[in-house]
Amino acid sequence: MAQQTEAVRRTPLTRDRVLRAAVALADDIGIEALSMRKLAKELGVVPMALYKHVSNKEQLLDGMVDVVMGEIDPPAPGSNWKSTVRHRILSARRAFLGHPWAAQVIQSRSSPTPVVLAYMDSVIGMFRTGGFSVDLTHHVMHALGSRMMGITQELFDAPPAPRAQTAPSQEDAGEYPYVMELAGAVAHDEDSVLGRGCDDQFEFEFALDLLLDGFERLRQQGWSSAGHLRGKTP
Amino acid sequence: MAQQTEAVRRTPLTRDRVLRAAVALADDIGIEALSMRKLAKELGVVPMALYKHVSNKEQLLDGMVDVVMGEIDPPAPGSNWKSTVRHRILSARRAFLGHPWAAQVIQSRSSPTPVVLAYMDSVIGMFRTGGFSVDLTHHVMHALGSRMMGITQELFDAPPAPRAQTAPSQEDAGEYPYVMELAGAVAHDEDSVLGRGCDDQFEFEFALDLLLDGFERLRQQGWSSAGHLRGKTP
DNA sequence: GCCCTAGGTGTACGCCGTACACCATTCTCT
DNA sequence: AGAGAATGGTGTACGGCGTACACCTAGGGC
Repeated sequence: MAQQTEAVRRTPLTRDRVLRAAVALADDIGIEALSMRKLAKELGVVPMALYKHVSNKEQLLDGMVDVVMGEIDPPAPGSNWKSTVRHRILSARRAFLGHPWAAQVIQSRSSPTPVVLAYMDSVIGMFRTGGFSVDLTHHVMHALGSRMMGITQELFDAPPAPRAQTAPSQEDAGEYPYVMELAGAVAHDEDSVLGRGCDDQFEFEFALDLLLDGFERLRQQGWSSAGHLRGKTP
Repeated sequence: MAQQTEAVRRTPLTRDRVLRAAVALADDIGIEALSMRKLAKELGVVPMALYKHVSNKEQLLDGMVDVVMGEIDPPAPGSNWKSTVRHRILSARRAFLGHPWAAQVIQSRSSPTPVVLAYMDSVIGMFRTGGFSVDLTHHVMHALGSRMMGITQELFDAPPAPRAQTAPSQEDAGEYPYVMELAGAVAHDEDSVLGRGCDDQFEFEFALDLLLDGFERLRQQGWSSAGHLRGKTP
């Protein structure tokens, strides 16, 4: 038997192969449908074989996030902190947009992997070398929150979704007048500046720039949290 | 038999009782440990009994969110849009802080319940009556994102968590210099303006005010998305 | 030839959500 | 008053999940 056994034993399965297969499978079937058993089947292997490469499903998810983070461009050096940070964040956004499950997964992790930590370190570094104090940098990082990774966390993309329960749209229009007004304006925006409904990329950059501009103002005026005692006892 | 059967049949189990019990149980044991079976046991009932009141677990989660939203104060009328919005959002935050699982759950819902929609409607209304155009209100709501509900979505509260793998803290300090600098500053902040580590409430209000101030500036200068064509073909 | 180890296997357990058939009580209509 | 339907709790069962544990097998170093 020159050809060993059947046709299997093609490549001996590594942690990296497991993670990449998991990412691809999650891209295909969605993160909630991803299971150790399906992943094993995809790799032509018995479920328990995976446990020789990742210690459990949590660590699998951590590893999957790391794979996605690996797709972020390296930091492009630049003279100006704002454009440097902006580019890095938009690059992260690009990576996460390619794997819609990843945003949800990274938010569910309880502690960052070294890869995530390295990314955060690079962003913090951009603020520090851009002239932000440690104090201001700290608050600014909090203010960015998950947006630092290009993650928007809108609530609900589609507003109501045809909930077949109460009366049809006529009553709805009366119940949520402002929502309807806004939804209406966004809907027939064909001839407006943003084509087709709602441009997620525009919304992201709008919010990001609003924050970055705010940061710049605070930096320029030498803001410090010491100037903002909010009536706390000392 | 004056007392019926045993001692049971205390209250006949309603949708409301189910939801409230679910909220309490999730508060106790965490959302990931909440199961239909445990909830049933908590209510002294067989698991399938729940399905007479909620059609499935998804709808249970929707209902739980609605219970939490019910704890938000009614909108306090006020002359000034910023303080009105601010109070409403901070009130929502208070409600969500009481149920740490709720932020995660609401972000996982695919479409808003009527209760959530009503809340969003009230916030949109505050911007509109405060002098914001439909256009600007739209973008402003996106920029708030989940912060509109008082939800921060920081990534990771505790930075590294003693990952017992590579060498101890000495190497870490070299690998993530900016993270360490920032963590150090936050840690021994006992005598600084923010006591004990990191004041989540302060961070939330810092970011919220940064956004609200930015909104106000745009409103005053009559901002419109038409003035910000980002090099798109018309 | 020997043993060690890395990596794949098979079985099994306890948990999960929920479909479906059943039954007990209570309410309504005649 | 009695029939019938509706309401709501029960019991059983199924398929899927993560993973502990014992096992086997192929390859490498001595």
